[in-house]
Amino acid sequence: MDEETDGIQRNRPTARDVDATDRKILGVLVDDATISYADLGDRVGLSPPAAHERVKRLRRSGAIRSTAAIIDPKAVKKPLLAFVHIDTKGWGKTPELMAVSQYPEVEEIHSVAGDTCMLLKVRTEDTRALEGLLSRLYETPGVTSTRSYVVLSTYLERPVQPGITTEWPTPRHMAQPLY
Amino acid sequence: MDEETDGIQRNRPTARDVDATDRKILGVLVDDATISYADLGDRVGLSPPAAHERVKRLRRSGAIRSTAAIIDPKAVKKPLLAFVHIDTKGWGKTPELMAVSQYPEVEEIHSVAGDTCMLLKVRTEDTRALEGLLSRLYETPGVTSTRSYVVLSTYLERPVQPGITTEWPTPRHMAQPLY
DNA sequence: CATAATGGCCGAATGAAGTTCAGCATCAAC
DNA sequence: GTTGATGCTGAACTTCATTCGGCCATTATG
Repeated sequence: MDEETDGIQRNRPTARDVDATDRKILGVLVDDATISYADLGDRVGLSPPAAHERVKRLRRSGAIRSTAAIIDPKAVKKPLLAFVHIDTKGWGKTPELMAVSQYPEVEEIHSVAGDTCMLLKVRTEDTRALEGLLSRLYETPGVTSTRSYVVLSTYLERPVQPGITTEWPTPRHMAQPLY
Repeated sequence: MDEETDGIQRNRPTARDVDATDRKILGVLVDDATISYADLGDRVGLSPPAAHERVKRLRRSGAIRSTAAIIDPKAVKKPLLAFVHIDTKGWGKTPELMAVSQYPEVEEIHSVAGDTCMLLKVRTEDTRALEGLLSRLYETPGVTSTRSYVVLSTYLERPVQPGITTEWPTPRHMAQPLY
């Protein structure tokens, strides 16, 4: 049996979804990926080769996208963080807006639902550089308006957590959501 | 001479700011921190021990905050990304709002300038779980209103880039900014 | 100018870790 | 029960991280 029961299943990587041990491993590696397989095995109750095997599988399957150095923004002269909401004519990927991804200041580009179209997360050296970036956004064809939010201070900033989703019990008298 | 020319200089880590070679190293490690020091040295034109020494210094100085596994949100059952703007009575760190950082769905908490106070980045399994999280935010003391933006699709998402800030030439006829 | 001190790099050696492999246990399917 | 697949362990081997002595360039100092 090589197919999922699901039926529709595109580019399945190496099958099998993450179990409790995998989540433990991810939890450790999110905190510190420089740990040795021996220590990782101790943390999750596995021998070094077994831990290694699971990490390899998590990489192959794409659960671990990459192992990266997390840089202090201040160290690379980008202490100023801002979010930018952009209204555009039409949704989705426009070549002009994607061009701004060439700038190292732009970290995220999302298409959002709400009263705005696109949302950007950017980091700059100072307000002057942010002004320049916003100016380029204003001049981008298709952009009708922008609103920017400068971050005063950041209280939490961390990568994707492997922890399970918090349960939210549904009251009995409430209808179950359809999907 | 042990002090900076700057004068005011708090908790200086190991001195010396990042040079061009350091930025190259950071650029490589942001892409892939599993690289060996031998290969890293080849990429930046250094011997393995020299590359090792610089990486150690970048860690000590805090330029490299950590080395972490980047997890695919879908792999840990959090495919839904949303941003939440919150209006509160007063700014800054409130214990109640900080309590939500216990939830693994909450990835970022920022205090922002603009017509809103706090900005959150959250990931949930589905709209149902997002509803639960928003409900908890509504019930948080001090929160007067919230606006949430569900991300339809993400076009760019990457960590802090070591690339230099893009230059934005000031026209001659314009006044120079005061700061 | 001469000298000493500092910081950074290289090459070699050592130790520790990553990586592979054969064998075994467990479980599901037949 | 038998077969096949999956995952684990312990030992082996290989690669890499890490340390050290020495060299060179730069910079402070007499």
